[in-house]
Amino acid sequence: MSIAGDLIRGHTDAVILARLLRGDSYGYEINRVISTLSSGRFELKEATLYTAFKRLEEQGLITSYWGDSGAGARRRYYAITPAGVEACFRLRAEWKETKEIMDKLLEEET
Amino acid sequence: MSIAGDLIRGHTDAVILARLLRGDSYGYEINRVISTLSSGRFELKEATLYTAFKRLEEQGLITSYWGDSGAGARRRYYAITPAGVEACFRLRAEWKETKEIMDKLLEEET
DNA sequence: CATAGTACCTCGCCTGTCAAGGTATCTCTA
DNA sequence: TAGAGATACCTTGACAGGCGAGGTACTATG
Repeated sequence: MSIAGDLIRGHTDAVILARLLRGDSYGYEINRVISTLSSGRFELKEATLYTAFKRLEEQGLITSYWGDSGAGARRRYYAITPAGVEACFRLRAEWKETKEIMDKLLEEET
Repeated sequence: MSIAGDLIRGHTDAVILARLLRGDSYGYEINRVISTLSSGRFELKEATLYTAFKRLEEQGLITSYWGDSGAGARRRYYAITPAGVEACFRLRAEWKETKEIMDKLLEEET
């Protein structure tokens, strides 16, 4: 079973920011890591990913720079900004709350 | 703090079906119960709610009938169908999985 | 008679996801 | 040396769900 788009929606930014919290990275790699960590069940499509990067950069939550990789295609690296760190913590807290509420609304009893 | 639209997205159907699992009900009441259970933090807007009812009925997951309330405005009651019960269980399982994956992707370490 | 509460419904905008398509570079193999 | 496959990036347009705004209709209360 893999996670459908509408379940992903609203969590994409949080997941990307959480990744960048561990250090700069680039699109292709972020996608691979997310896919690996979730055993392939949470898969960001490329279009979604790059749309998200653009959005996050416009909001000042991340910045980007071209890395020179001696070999292979060029990479655009992303770094999280202080505002991004804050946003990440906020989104994490929101996620925690969403979880609690949803558990209550979906629970078997009541 | 209340739950933003994009976090709600994808969960609306599950929440409504979970409510109807406990017995027939009508829009206004379902909304109130959801709001109460979540302490006002998960709030379905009316437009969202009625759109969802329509969608769920078209998919055969719920049926509706006019209830005659002697007093006050007329109410349209909704009942969950066998297919709806199945869908509800499936969505509940999906939610459980989403939770696990998200926790992994957002966790502090790693 | 006006106001507030109950209860329903629709239209049109906005936003995020994604299928499809494209570009460029490097490595490996036939 | 040609071709395939992996790496790596990006854009466009369609689509779907949430929701603001607006509307209808009935009852109770002051």
